[in-house]
Amino acid sequence: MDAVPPVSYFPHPMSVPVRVRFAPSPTGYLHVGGARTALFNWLYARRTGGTFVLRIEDTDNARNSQEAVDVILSGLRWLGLDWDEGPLTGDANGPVKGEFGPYFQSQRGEIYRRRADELKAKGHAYEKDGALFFRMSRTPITILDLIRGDVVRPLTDREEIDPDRVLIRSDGVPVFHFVNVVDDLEMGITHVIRGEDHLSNTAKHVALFRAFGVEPPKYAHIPLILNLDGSKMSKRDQGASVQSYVDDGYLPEAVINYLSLLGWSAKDTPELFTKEEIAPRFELADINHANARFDLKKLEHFHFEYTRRLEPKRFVHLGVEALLKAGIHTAGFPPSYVAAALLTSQEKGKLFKELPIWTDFYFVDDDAVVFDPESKAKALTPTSLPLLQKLSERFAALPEFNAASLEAALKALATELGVKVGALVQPCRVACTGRLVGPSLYHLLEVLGREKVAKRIAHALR
RNA sequence: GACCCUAUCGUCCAGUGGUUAGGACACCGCCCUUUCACGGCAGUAACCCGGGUUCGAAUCCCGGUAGGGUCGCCA
Repeated sequence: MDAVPPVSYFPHPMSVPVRVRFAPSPTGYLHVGGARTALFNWLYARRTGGTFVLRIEDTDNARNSQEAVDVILSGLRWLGLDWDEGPLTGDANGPVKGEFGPYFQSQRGEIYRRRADELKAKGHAYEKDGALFFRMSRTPITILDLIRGDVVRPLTDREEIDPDRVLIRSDGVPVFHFVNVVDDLEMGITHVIRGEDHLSNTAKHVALFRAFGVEPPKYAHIPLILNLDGSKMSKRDQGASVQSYVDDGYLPEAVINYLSLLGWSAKDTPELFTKEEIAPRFELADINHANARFDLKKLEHFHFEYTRRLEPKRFVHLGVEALLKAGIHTAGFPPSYVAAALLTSQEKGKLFKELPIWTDFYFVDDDAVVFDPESKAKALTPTSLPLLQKLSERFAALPEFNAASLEAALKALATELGVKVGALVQPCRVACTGRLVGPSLYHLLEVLGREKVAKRIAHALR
């Protein structure tokens, strides 16, 4: 290999404000790796007071649709990653904000043609077989990467044979590498923060920028997110799609927190933080070099931590939504009852998708409690039913029907009868909820109230 | 096949020449307890291998190996 003349990059003057972009192609879903790329771009923009641009790379007409763009926009919005420039809707001709549009590549044909002509005029491109080819550099190109340092990329053996690449296909449609560079150039992008899968290709991009006679932006190639077993994360893999977090009822702030720590960390940073809180501490140089593996268990841990800290009002709101999705209507119940009922499960920190199995019993008729067969076999037995009967009588005689008095009454009865507390608790729980597991018994009884508890026990005794 | 990136507990991160290699998740045990959890206490578990450099390497260099990526008229 010949000596490598590195490309000399001149650092952008401090006075030039940072402009970063997230440029997804509408494939029908927002990949978790893409979400993290967007997050890192967002963090860097906020940290530097720069601009976060959203650009839609929809040059591939075949799989391009407004719905597919909407998936990306709604995913980013759900995560709270607001962009300063870009489309407001999935409509390529719809409203935008920002002065560097259009932000859909499908609408930028004129710009690409002009830039293609420029390269032709400068002798960097030529036509062949009806397509426009770029006269690629034959010597190794040095990529300056803020995370990895200098990366020297020589030609591969196949590229040695013919390093020139197509810029515009014979059907007139420009290819990704060309439009990507043109857009970054035209949109004044100063830092390209993207997945490591683009690192090798960056040599092409650098050569293109040089052909245009400008310095390339600074690059930061972030490591990829792999499955737990180290394989590539594809669409169907668990956790690959941001929409799956929405569907399963994760808290977006938990997802953000988890993703932030996947490949990045800073000194003396607490475990839990909002993106606004760590943005000031975000440095590209602190990003890891190695790929990370996606661990759903850890994400669940973050969800748990955030859920139990959640403001009750929001927890109830999200809970009602989750129940509705499961076909459980709470509208017919007093709001205070609904709130109290759901709140008995907040400390569980479960995914909202799982909330129905913890709270559905609150919203069924008292004579329609469904008994889980296993639970019934265990707790509603010939020996336990008489105990349950006695407990019911004791509850009925209580002047105050609240968690404290219920607990005292139950424990007193257990002592009188000479049985373990559990011998009363289990039958009562199954009678009132249908299951052996659930929220704190005394609290759920209080929420149900004297009348419903009496009816449910009677139903179970029948 | 060529080229590029990477390599600390099972996983995510600390650790940038001298540490009993630290934390978190997960896992295991005990305590608490009305269930499931939470919480408290304790525990198992890692520097990929081989050469160098050095008084001394997880840390620096080289080579292997392994994993990932790229080499499209896909993005």
